[in-house]
Amino acid sequence: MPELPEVETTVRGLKKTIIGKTIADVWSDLPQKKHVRAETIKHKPYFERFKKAVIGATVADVERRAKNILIRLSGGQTILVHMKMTGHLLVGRYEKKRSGWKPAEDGPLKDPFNRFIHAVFTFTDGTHLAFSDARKFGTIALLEPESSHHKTIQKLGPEPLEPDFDIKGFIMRISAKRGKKIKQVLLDQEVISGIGNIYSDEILWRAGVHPERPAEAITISEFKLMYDAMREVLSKGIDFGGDSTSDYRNIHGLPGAFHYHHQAYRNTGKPCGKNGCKGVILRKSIGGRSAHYCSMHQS
DNA sequence: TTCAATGTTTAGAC
DNA sequence: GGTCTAAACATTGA
Repeated sequence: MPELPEVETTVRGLKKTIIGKTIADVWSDLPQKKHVRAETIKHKPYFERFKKAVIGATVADVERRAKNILIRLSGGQTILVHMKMTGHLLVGRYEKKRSGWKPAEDGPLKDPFNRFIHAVFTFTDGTHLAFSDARKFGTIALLEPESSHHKTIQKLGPEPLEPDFDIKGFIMRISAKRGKKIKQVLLDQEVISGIGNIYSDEILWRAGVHPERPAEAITISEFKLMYDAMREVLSKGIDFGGDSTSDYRNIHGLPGAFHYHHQAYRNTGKPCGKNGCKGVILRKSIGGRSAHYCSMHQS
């Protein structure tokens, strides 16, 4: 769920709500495991340093890079949030109870999917930025000003919606992955960043390309269809406020609506319906991910 | 009740 | 180094 359009929806919401706010405190109950990567707040000593560094800082800006949320602070540091599979950020007023953080007011924040609060930033104005993450896969880390080349960010491929990323670059980067299935290439964040399982299925359905087609066997006209489909599908995802097939919510705790417009993803067994296509949607595991595609028009 | 499946990323095995 | 699998964890639905 949190793929490019969902992360973009969250970032746009944060830009409107937390810029200018000053961090007063940070709380988290994410599991503190010994073997966990030492550069996220799941590492106790790191979390203590993290708190010291961000308390007192003011949010200067919020940006998105691929599926990463970058909260730029007044001191030059950046808080990096990755929502992974089930994470989402919520802005509102919370109260700390014995059982955890609860919304202080009635409303969408009380939606059952928003109840897994595992990190909370308290601002000096009394509002909160809460991180809800049922499966606790999400990560929060601090990037120091000089570490702008953080390794997870550094290796990412181009942004698919950037005007500079033209069809020439699109073809070149995908073609370089000869021998690999196109579905897996689209999911490779080092080729193009921000596309996940849902949107890759939708892109291939729209372009009429079978998910297992080898990268080198795609024709120029198909590349054109895929490039346009990529931009249209991702833009549509943003326009609908993201996809809430599962538990993605925007910063107000409300679901997006893109999942009402899936043509392939999770439509297994349903008729394809593309321009009167008589095919049916099939599901198959490709590279450990579930792929959904039409039995007839994707070849 | 039990088991399979679930958006992402990455560490580890070969 | 590539390439594949499993794991991080919790919930839902068959």
